[in-house]
Amino acid sequence: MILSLSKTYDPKPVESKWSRMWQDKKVFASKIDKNKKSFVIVIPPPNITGALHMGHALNNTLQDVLIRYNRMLGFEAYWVPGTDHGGIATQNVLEKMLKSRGKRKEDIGREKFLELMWNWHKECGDTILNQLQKLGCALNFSPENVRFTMDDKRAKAVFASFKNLWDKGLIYRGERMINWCPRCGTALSDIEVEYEEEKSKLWHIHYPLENGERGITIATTRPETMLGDTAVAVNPEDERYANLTGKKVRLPLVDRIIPVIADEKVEKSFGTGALKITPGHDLLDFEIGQRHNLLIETVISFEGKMTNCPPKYAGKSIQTARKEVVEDLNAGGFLEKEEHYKHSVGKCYRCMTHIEPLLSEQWFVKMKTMAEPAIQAAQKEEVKFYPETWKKPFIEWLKNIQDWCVSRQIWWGHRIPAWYCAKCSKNGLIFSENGILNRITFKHGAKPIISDNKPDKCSDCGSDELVQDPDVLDTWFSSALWPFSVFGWPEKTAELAYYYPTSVLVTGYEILYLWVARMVMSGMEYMGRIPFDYVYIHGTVRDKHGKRMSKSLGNGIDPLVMMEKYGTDAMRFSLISQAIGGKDMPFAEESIIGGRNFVNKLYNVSRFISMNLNENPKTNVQAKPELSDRWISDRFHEVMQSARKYMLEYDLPNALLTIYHFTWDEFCDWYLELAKPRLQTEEKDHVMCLILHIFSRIIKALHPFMPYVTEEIYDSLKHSIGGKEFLINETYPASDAAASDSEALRTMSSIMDIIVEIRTIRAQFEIHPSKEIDVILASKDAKALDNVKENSSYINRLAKVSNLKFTADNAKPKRAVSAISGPFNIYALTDGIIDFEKEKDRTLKTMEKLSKELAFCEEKLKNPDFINHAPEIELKRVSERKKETSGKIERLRKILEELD
RNA sequence: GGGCGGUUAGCUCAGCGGAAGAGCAUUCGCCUUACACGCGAAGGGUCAUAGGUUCAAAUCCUAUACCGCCCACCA
Repeated sequence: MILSLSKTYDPKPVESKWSRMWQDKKVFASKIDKNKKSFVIVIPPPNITGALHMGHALNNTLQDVLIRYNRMLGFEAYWVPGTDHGGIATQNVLEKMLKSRGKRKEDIGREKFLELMWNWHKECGDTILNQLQKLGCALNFSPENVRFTMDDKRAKAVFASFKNLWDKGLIYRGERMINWCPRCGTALSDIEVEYEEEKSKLWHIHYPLENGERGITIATTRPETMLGDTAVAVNPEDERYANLTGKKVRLPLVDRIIPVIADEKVEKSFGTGALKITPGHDLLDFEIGQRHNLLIETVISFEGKMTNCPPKYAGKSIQTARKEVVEDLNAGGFLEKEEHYKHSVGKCYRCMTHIEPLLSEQWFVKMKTMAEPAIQAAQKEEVKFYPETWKKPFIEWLKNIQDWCVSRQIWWGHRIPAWYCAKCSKNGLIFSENGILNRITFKHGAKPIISDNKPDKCSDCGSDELVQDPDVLDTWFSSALWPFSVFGWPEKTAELAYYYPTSVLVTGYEILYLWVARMVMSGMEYMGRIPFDYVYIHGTVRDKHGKRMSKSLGNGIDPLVMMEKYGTDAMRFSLISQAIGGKDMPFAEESIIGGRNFVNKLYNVSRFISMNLNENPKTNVQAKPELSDRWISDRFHEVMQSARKYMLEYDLPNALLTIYHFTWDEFCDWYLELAKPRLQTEEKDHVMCLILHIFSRIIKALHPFMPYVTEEIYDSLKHSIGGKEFLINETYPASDAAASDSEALRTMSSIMDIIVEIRTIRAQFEIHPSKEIDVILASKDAKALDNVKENSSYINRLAKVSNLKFTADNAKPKRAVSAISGPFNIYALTDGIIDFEKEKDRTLKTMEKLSKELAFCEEKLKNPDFINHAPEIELKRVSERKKETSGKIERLRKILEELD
């Protein structure tokens, strides 16, 4: 039936058929099986912000390979699916959608907005799961199996974690200088700020003395913040300013009198050596301000607008204010210099808006004590990194960890489970209207009630006027619990006991700190052990020029379009084969073509097999395996051995490429070609048996990498070879215990070499491929000659030789073109007239090469240092090569003589 | 300012101590009934530079140059 099928593989119907089938039959479901060891991966849950991109495709393909492979090794392999609510990022998506309809979230209110968010979660979550399914992921997508970072069970985990940290005093509320994104309207943690070089200016501004005399000149990149300056600082060692320290200067435009102070943190060499101090809007300034008891003036609001400043600037944007302040300073004669200056500017990792350091009351988690066990685990390699290079930065980051700001002033997320009493002072709160923010502040000394449900009444005064903290938790707070929350923690479930710790976490390095480090810390904190044995870190998929793919650059490649165009297996092949050493990969669409061609090759092998398969093959054919049979079996054995070794080292690309090259370059190009004539003889069933045997194992070996085409082929072969319903339930091919048949390998390779030599002659002398020629094979090595003679049909077939003669006489016949291969002289006899010049050229060229080789060997063997220091095996190798080469040279010389 | 990676064939990258490899591209010849998404053959590299270690270095070490990432409160 396959006979009638197209010569090229059509992935679409195959993929939709199997992906549906796999789900319907629950092939990827996992059950607790105490007799088996588990192999577990929890998916890095994709944010429900839209469609999956190339990075997701790579990340999930790699996981899928590991899951399928380990399932085939006999482990109870379980890949846990889920999605992440994605906090700010997801809220931004919806806000944008609202905006396109001319609305803001405040117009519809928190409750309605959250309703929309949940609808979006359903819609987008389904899209993502569909895409993962298309990618072929061995995930069980039954609704009850799919986790979400904000579903009820995960909410319980989040509360349990929060409560635990609170009870231990590791979570606290405090007023700090935090990173504020004015566009998202929320605080961010330190690692959520991305720094980017920007061209700017360094403005030199003169602050005159109180009495109007020459004062001090500061340098700044943020002139607009001078409106909030409450001091000027210089280094205590700086002699230039020694006489000014302690004096007062007049702040231009504002007319505030501020002191000149001395602080060690000021760099003498930077700018003018004098630093304007704005404690309300800069972290360093804030610290210096604390040390010197300076006033804090807030001149930038949470909306990113000027406030509490001369009316002229009030309400204006930072950019506008900057421009006007500079103009006004210039007009007033205060601006002394404007230099071009490049510096790095902090931006929001979600919207790339400039970050404002602002003073704000937020929730923080103390990290130092939690980091310690994680550092230990990494150092003792309880958790291992692939590639290892990440171990050091991982540990260093943990060592320098700062407290984590976990509260976010957005609506989408886990609401902070803290309740305040509107009445009493002990648990009380103060509401403060602050622009768009409806901030809550503790009353002095008050403590909130930590509860996941609204408490009936205040534990202190009995009032029922309890208000929940309006903030939500950082999305990474729930992600940090993922490896055990997915199994029902804090409940002590059977799943948790069986599946935790998981086997490997597959992720990109960009979320190593944001996510991986926090999982390790919380794994240690709550489970008492690491959440995964290995962290397998891959690179970033970039565009073909190495640039980051992004919507704004328009250089993104959509994996769905690629799957549609070339097939999923082809895209997976391309991604896997480039995922080398955790390095970034420039990805070009053309690179998928190679994968598509390979998929097509496999498909055509299966067609070839189907075309040659007898309805009722005689199964008990007892035929002696011939050379090519022994050779291919042996090669398969070697290939599987090395593929398994690569898999053990998480070197997926090399595992795949090893099988790929074997399949294409050896099985197809040599073995099948040699098998073809045998299919016309009574040997046929026997040969088909072997072909099926090898090919079905190739298909199994490739299945983790290319699940669809292999499943399809396997299915089409099932009536001949039997086997399980689905490939994933088969056993991964082992390297056969059979002893390596090195003689078969050697003989085969010398025959292959002879064939290549004859083919080269044919190509060079333009002998038409269909024209058969006569060849004489001469050698003094009788044994070698015999070995080849036994399998001379291989040469007949693959080099198109009609008449092959063997002789011990090395003499070159007239009208022959010659070549040398191993111990053989090859003489190709052609009817036509031979271009003797060409032949001579060719021979001389070979001679030159051989002479060089001989010289090289001789030189080495003459070198006493080499003889004394090189290992035995190397010595042997070189002297053997010398012997072989000089033999060849001698034979070639005779041939040359006869040419003249 | 610290740390990490890269520099190998026209392009994208493997190799990481014993005489340079793959895919794509190029050239030549083939529709050889599994596959032109194919088959056969060929051309193409003083492995960034300079030193060093070694009998032997693309491979190890040290500098230099350029490129790229990550981390860091230099205004």
